[in-house]
Amino acid sequence: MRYWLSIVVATPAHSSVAGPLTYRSEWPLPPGSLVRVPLGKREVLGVVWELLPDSGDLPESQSKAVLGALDGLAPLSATWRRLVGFTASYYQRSLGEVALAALPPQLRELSTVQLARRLKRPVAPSPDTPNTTDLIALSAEQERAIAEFDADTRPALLFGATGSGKTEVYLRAAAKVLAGDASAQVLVMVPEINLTPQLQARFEERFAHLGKAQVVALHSGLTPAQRLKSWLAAHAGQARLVLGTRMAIFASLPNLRLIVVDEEHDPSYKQQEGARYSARDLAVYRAMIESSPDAPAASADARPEHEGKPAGICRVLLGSATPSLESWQATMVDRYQRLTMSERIGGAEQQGSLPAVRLVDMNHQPKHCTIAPPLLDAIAQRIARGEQSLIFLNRRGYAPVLACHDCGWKSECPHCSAFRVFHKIDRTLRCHHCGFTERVPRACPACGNIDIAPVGKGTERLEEHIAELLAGVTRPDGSPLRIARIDADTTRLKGALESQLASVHAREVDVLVGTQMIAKGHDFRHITLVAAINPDGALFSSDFRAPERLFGLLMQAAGRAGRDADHGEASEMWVQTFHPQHPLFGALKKHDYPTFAAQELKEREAAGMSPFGFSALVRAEARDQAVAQGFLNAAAAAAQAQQLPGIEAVTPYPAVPMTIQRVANIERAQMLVESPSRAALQRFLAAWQPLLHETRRQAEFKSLVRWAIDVDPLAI
DNA sequence: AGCACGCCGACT
DNA sequence: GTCGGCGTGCTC
Repeated sequence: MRYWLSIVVATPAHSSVAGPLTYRSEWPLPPGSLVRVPLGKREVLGVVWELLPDSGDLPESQSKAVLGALDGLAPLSATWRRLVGFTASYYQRSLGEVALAALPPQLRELSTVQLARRLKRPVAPSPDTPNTTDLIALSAEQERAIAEFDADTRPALLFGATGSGKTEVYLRAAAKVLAGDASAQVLVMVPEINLTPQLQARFEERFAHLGKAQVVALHSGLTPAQRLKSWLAAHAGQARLVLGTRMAIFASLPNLRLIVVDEEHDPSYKQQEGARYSARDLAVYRAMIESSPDAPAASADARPEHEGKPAGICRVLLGSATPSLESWQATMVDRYQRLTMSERIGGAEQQGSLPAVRLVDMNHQPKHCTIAPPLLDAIAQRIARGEQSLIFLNRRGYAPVLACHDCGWKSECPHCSAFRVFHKIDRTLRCHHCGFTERVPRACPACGNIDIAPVGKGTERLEEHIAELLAGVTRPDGSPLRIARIDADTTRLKGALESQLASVHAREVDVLVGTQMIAKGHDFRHITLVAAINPDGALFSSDFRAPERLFGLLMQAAGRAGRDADHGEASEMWVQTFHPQHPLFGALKKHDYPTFAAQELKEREAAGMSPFGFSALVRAEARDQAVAQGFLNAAAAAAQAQQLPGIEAVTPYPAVPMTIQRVANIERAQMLVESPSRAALQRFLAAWQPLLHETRRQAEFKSLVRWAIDVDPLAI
């Protein structure tokens, strides 16, 4: 017997082979089957997408036969294929690219024999007596949040202040799902790998009764072998709880019943290369389709994988203290359910123990001072009391620029339109965009003047500066104070972050200087002062999401302070600013996210921006800026001329250079495309893509390096 | 993306 | 005379 199959393989986005390819097979492999197929001179992994009635318009002589099926593996479910199909279409990428990128890389290399060996590993039996003995009592707010969550079916947003116990709510929601159905699976997503070990430990402890093999991690920090193992466990249904970063949204989970997205506002949920998907948005979509596996969008293929399974629903639970404005708005119009937890847990004496926010008006401080005298004083007092302080500055290195005061030379990167940052520790000038590094010149390269000096301050210099300013200050036992710095430079080595955090926890450090990486997830018990040195940049940024990010960051940073109130003294969050009247700070002072969100949403609505309008960016890269812009403008003009579907409701803006115009000698341009209608924008982009390909082939754009579409971009 | 084929400079 | 540079083109 001869069958025709449409099979997706890893075809790149810009290739002419965009859709599935047609292969021959002796067996009617069901959709979702993983197969090895010949492609050119290679043998690649493919996923059967459909069983075709015939070979279509492909001459039969040109067809090739499927080499073999990975038959130890159950086919990927119709829902998984639908998720992949939606992602490819919504984010304007090829099906093959999305499908194959969603599978563990090792699966591509494994021979069928190796695979069979891996699949033979025995499964640990699972006693099903949950460990409920030492569960702490829930707060009234937690109880209510869980009860409300159980009584609804919409996507839920858990709006919970730092320290209000969101994780416990996730744990209880997961426990309930797992206990109610012996095959149910739960997916828990976190923004960064750094955060997975802590959360994984907590989930493993709580679900120890399931056996260790049933709580697995899925993120890019795993070795390829570990990743494959976790993926197979999830695919086979053995793993009951999967904890991972954004990539985990594509895990094959045959009986998924709950998706948790922790810190749902976090920008790292948006993939920044390849298919630029939002794992948070896909989580909401996936929960929807997992709840209705027989919905019409998928083709009418047989779905043996669904037979005999109870139809269940899949919930999604998003959590944040400072939700994305998109999710917040969705709760305002009752599309999402809102669950609020506003109080810190830990008993009545700690109620209202969120740190007091103190704004320092830098207009009234000595000129050019980095740390205002009152703040310095407050830090010194903390040291004297044996308490810790945390100082934020979102700029690593010693100084962002090195300059010659004689001729005006600045440490520009020869390959990028950016300054190279001065790193004093190894006497280098480093470009943070292309990596170009040189030793610091002794004299000005332009005029020979010896007097070249750092301009501005990064964390390295701030650390040094604080050490000078606090030179006379000692700890309660009379020993000299200790300052530490945590940023991408000090944590480059494996395990460095962990060991540095440990020394902070052990109170070996009095003042911790760092970038925003220390604001996330780490629970510092003895910090009673948090300070933001220079957050003003985000207030007037061209990036419309900058205020939202700043507010979230400052709230999160404030949450680092005073989790342990046994010092009696209230904790403080200090913010240095030249704009103390800015409404963002007004809301911050009151820890009032809803007011901030209302302000921002009003502005977004007036400007027709997300979540009230929809946008996409097309980026182009070329050796020559004019070529990059010319390509975008030509493609837009062609779309206009042909009156593409959807264009009546879509506004393409002229191409502009990107904020950092040149990186590694490549000129970059972008074009914004806006629409009040998501559907119209989608229709337009789908129709525009072939035109973009066609424009690319024109002789004048031969030198274009690449182009790509970013749907729902984070920054414009 | 891979991996071909294809036409011009420095080597055994 | 070949080895190999990466420019263009295809993959069911």
